[in-house]
Amino acid sequence: MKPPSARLPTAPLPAGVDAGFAERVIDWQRQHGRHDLPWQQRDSARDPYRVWLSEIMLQQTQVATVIPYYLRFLARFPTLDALAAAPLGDVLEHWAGLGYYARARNLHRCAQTLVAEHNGRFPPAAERIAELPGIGRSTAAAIAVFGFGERAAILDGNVKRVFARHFGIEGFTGSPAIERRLWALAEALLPTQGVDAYTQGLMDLGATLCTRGQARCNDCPLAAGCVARREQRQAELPSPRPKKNVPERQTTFLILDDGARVLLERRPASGIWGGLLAPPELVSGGLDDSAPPATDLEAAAISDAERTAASALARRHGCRLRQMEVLPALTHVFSHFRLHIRALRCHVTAPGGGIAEDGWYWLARSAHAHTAEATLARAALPAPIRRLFSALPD
DNA sequence: AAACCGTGGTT
DNA sequence: TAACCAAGGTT
Repeated sequence: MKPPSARLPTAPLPAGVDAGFAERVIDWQRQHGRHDLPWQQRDSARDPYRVWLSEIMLQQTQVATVIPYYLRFLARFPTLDALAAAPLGDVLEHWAGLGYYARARNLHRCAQTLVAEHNGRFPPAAERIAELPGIGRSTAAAIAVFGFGERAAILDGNVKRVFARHFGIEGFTGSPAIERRLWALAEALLPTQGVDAYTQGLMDLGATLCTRGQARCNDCPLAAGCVARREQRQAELPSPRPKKNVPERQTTFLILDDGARVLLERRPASGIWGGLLAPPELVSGGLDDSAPPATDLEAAAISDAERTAASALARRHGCRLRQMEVLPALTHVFSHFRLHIRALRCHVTAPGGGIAEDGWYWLARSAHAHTAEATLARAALPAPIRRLFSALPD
């Protein structure tokens, strides 16, 4: 169970804050805001399920990236009940490539919780919505506002940027101290009427005018009172995130290939790519190994240890190793480390029996497999693994 | 409190 | 090119 989200003392408006702030945002939104995104509907009250799904997908992810995922996901899981009834593996298949896979696991868990404990509906109160898995204070507010017309404040990246510039707030907007100030502002500026248009307007302002790069202040309804514009500090606010050194890591994947199919393993739920399918890793230089990579290991000749490991893996899965080759190296950049991937293709004889061990899967490389056989094309693969298979010659 | 958790767009 | 970071949340 999550701790309840912190309750704020109601802060007075900082001196100099224009009381017409919300009004300007609302007027601008109605004329110039976005009204035709796939999860928006002009007229009727919006479906909380779709609002929720879109908000989760949009966490740390740009609108243009989300749209095709949202449409595919909604077509496969049209309702909360459909999502709750689906196997997690199906959910991950439709999430694969979007990143931050805990979002998909929490989405699924949240759907099952709602069905089992809340009559299949969201509780209509932001504080209670925020108790659900994967839903924090800001996302809960967005669901409450758009789904139920409730009066609640969001604080996402767009709002942080607009506030930091408009009110000239220094410091990294992700630090706890600055976040407290921003939340207080968000609460204080919230209008009593038209909260949905106001909330959408703030996000639209941040996404279309008050962007990180070139801010289009000439079109901004808040330009008159904006500190950053007055002082020509749009490029300095919000303050950049403190720099961190990204560690380098190295791993080796063994790609057992029987000519038609490859062997994949379901990754543990915790850690990177949790719950997705990937080729087995050679443990010695694993993802969790924080040691620096051996220089040029990615292209090095195949070692005896690697041949031994591949041979044992093949035997364990009912086949024999015939030949190995080094595939082109791959480097994948995460938000918090850089991963150098060495991939070894292991040509093996077809496994006897054909039924993989629990948690292991032989997937057809070709999408044209005549049977209803599970295929690589639709598998829940991490983006770089999908790339790796795409580049695999026949 | 700081680290962890992906991927792709933008500049 | 490489930094920077996007409709953040959890541990």
